[in-house]
Amino acid sequence: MKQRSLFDEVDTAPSPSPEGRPADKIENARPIRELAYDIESTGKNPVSNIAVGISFCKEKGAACYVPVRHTAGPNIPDAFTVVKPVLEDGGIAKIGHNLKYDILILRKEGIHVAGKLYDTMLASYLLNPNRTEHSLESVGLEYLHHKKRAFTEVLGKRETFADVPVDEATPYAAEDAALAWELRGMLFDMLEAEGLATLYSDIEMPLIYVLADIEQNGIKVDTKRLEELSKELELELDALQSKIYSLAGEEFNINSPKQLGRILFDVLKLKPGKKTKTGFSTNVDVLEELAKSHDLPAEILNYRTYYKLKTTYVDALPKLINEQTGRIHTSFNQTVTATGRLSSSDPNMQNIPVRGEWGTKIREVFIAEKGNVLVSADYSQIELRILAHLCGDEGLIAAFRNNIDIHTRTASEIFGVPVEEVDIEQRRVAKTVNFGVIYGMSAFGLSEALGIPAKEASAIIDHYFARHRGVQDYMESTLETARADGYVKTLLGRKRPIPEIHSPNNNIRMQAERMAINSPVQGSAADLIKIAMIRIWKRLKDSTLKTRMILQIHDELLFEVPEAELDIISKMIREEMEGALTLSVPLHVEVGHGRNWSEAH
DNA sequence: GCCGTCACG
DNA sequence: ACGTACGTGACGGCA
Repeated sequence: MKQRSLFDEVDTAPSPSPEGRPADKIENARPIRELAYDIESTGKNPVSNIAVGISFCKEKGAACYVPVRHTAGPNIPDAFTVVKPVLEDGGIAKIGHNLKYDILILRKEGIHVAGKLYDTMLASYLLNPNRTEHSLESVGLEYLHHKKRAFTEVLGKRETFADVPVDEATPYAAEDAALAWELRGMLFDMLEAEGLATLYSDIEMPLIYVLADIEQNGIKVDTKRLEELSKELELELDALQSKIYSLAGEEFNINSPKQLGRILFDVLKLKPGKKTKTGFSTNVDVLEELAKSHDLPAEILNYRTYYKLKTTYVDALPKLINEQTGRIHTSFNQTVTATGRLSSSDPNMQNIPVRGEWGTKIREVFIAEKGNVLVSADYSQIELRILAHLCGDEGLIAAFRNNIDIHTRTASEIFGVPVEEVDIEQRRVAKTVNFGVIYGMSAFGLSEALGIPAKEASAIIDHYFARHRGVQDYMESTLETARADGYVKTLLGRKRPIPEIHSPNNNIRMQAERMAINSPVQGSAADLIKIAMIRIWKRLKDSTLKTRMILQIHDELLFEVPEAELDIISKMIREEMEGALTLSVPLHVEVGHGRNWSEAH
């Protein structure tokens, strides 16, 4: 593959600074990512003075930047002094790959990036959200056939990037920016052609700033309480371990599904159920079934629950508390999910336990700063409301317009009883059915979820669709669209290609069909909350309010709110979330507050 | 590095 | 006859 020289077309040489000072005295070129790497790994900024080679195009109102290091000298302007006004100029657009990252690093250096952002990582994501790899290296290779020089290659045997001679470091540093610059031209044309430009500029681009703020804000945790919980769990686990060894008649590694399988199915001769690729399954469904015939499985389940809580949450969270802020700063990834949702990592703040006694205990450790409260606002039944809007089913729409409990109503339809006579068991079944609809349920899937024969599940599904022709028709037309176009779309035109929709393999094809059904619903809900986040963020920016947005959990937003702002903020949040989109059904948001996340919920 | 498991929406 | 709910991330075990 012919390597294209980016540097033929793109001026990456340090250009004159806005003040007209020549920047050609820069030494020890150094890209921002390696700078950031040093800051992260050593915990301190190893660079006292940084010059920036920057090439920008006034006609296009765009800037492409390459921060580089220089050795401080009397006649060399401080690099940040040079670049700061450019990066902070809202009239100059910024081009880069994963700009949220750069924005956050620059903020640590006191530079507050403003203006329009051309993020080529986000462009790549919108063009194909099924892609798992959106690194600059991968995207550059895909679209420009340009093989980026590997960092390790440049580094060689040297310790840090600062040790790399300037002659080698400069082109490497420039390559990052040059590549993003070139990609921008191609990818943003493609966004236009694909009808994704508005989604980018109205949603994903402004969201970069919102997410940067959320990450920077972080959330406060009660570390003392976490230590207490850890000890409590330690005791529980010790007791359970002894009990398990005694029930098993020998010691073994409880955390090993393989060893557990030997105990359950060979030693105790219990009846195996489902199989996995590697052996018999020991998952919760299997163990619950086995619990009917032996005491051990239930204790294994208890052990697993506590072990999970301890290792994944109670013991892991304190390690991720930032020393400077004393808070946990998660990462919100904007380019991971195939549907348009965000994801959260390091730590994942979107899967913090909520159910049961221990869910409460763990959520109680997420607290508000003194004088503040946490405010939680979550969309009620958002995916079903979106489904109602997308499919136009009259019954579903009427239910939401009349503020009727949707699961009770579905139960009434399925079981043919008046709404007033629906019992809790029927409502539970209906709730599962409603979830099933969104997931593209099969009779088998529903029967597994409900623990009923497939025949009964099949009858329930038939009943449901007989009463919800709008839903049924929508499902069929969605599949037809997927087959014809090769992709499905959300309310805002976000696309997800479904290439397997034509697979000759039944299982693969049916899985693709479920994706096609679910993605517009899940993805539209993601579109909606992103709009709400941007609206709320703007309202906060335009005010003198001190409220901070701190988390998004798919259908919920969490805020840290000064007590004095509680009433006005609660009202504002509801207004912006409920009004984010106007659908054929009303949107309902539940707002709560408290000293901790559990109380707020 | 993959697998099974399980936490969340 | 086969294998099935949609979307994630983190953990420990094991090769």
